[in-house]
Amino acid sequence: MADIDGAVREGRRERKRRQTRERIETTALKLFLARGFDSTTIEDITEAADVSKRSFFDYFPSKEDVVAAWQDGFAGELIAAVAAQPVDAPLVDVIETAINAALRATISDPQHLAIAILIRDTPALRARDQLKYAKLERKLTEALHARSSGAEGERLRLSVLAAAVVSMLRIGGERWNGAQNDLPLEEFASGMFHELWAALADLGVLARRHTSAR
Amino acid sequence: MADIDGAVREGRRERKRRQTRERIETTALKLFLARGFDSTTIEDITEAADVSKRSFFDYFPSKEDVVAAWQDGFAGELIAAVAAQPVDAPLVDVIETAINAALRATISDPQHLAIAILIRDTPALRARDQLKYAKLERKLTEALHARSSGAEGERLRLSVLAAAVVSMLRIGGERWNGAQNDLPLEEFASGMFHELWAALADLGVLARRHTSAR
DNA sequence: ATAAGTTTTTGCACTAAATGCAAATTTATA
DNA sequence: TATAAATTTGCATTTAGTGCAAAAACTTAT
Repeated sequence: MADIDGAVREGRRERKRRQTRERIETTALKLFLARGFDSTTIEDITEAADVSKRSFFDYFPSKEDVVAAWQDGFAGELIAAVAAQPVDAPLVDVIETAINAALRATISDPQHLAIAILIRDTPALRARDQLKYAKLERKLTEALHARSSGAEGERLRLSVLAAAVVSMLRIGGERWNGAQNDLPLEEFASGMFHELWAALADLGVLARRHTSAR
Repeated sequence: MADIDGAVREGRRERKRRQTRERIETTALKLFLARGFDSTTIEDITEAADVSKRSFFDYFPSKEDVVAAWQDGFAGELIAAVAAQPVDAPLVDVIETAINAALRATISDPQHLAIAILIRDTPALRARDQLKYAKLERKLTEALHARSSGAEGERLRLSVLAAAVVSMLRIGGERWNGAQNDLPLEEFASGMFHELWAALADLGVLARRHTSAR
């Protein structure tokens, strides 16, 4: 059952497990969008996906986690895009490029908008959505750190940078969803980044002024 | 039932309600610390606090919220400390002073350490703990915004600043809990702030370099 | 003080999430 | 084909959380 290069091919067992997981996820999302999150019971999901109710919990620890798993896509794209860049590229460019790539990948999913609305209108999912940002911040820090010298003073700097970026993402998301948008996403993002770097430059001045004034 | 200055005095009803709430909260925390969060049922709490099980939900929407309510103390202290400062004080000083005040208030609670450990060791509470940071970030942004000119470009800048500060708080918390600390909190915090302002100053340079290089 | 109105508390029934466990089924391996 | 390992299922159980209506406590005006 080993491949030519020694890797283990996906056997029937793995394949079925993956398929079942996907079936549960897509079925659940479809039902959530159709009837709402709270009004969809786990039994509804398992019945529609043709597995036992008990099996649901072999794949997802809770109903919310189905949506969270879907949301993790963005973070995955992001860290991949960070890792894909030349090691000598400037930090700021790396981030802007990576975020743009992740955004493109995310909005290419046709379900994206509907799920965003579902989350916005479902308290239990909104709470979970906040966690997504926290996780994203951690992962981005991690990805940036993997590229860097590994010096220990670096850590805080990268965390702060990641926090600033994620903060911009959050605000950008609100603005994007809030007002109706005439701009294409690329331009909108570009504008947000412009604001972000300006804000950081500005804060840098404040910080330096404070440090030297003593 | 009106006070001399027109304010309404706390009647028996309000007082009892407040007392009941406090009784539930302190009882719950005591039980959580004694038996653990998961092993304490809501019925355990209500029985010990001598109210009906149903009444618990008149005061807290869920078990987790009891701990969250306790945690909100820090945010409350923080925004009060921000608001208490002279309007012309430099932004960076306002933040450093306010955080220090809030930290002092928090660690003066003798339960603080035990609850921090409880949260760290309880998955359901850890998730909630992340939300605390998100909420803190929002509130800090809000408090800073209330002091500022109100210009609209300001918003992102203050959000980014708040995000940076909260990021430092998170890392500071980890470092503080992780390694055993010889330093007193004040000095530790001062060191963290020093790192934070240095990091911001640094990132400011990167941002400016990026913006001008086009 | 009492009556009338309002808020709070309680009891009860009920839904649904989540977990534990052991039996049954399916897949992999020798 | 036998045996071992992983997966799925069914069943029982606990507990969180909600809805609703009756009872109790409190407030206010007469």
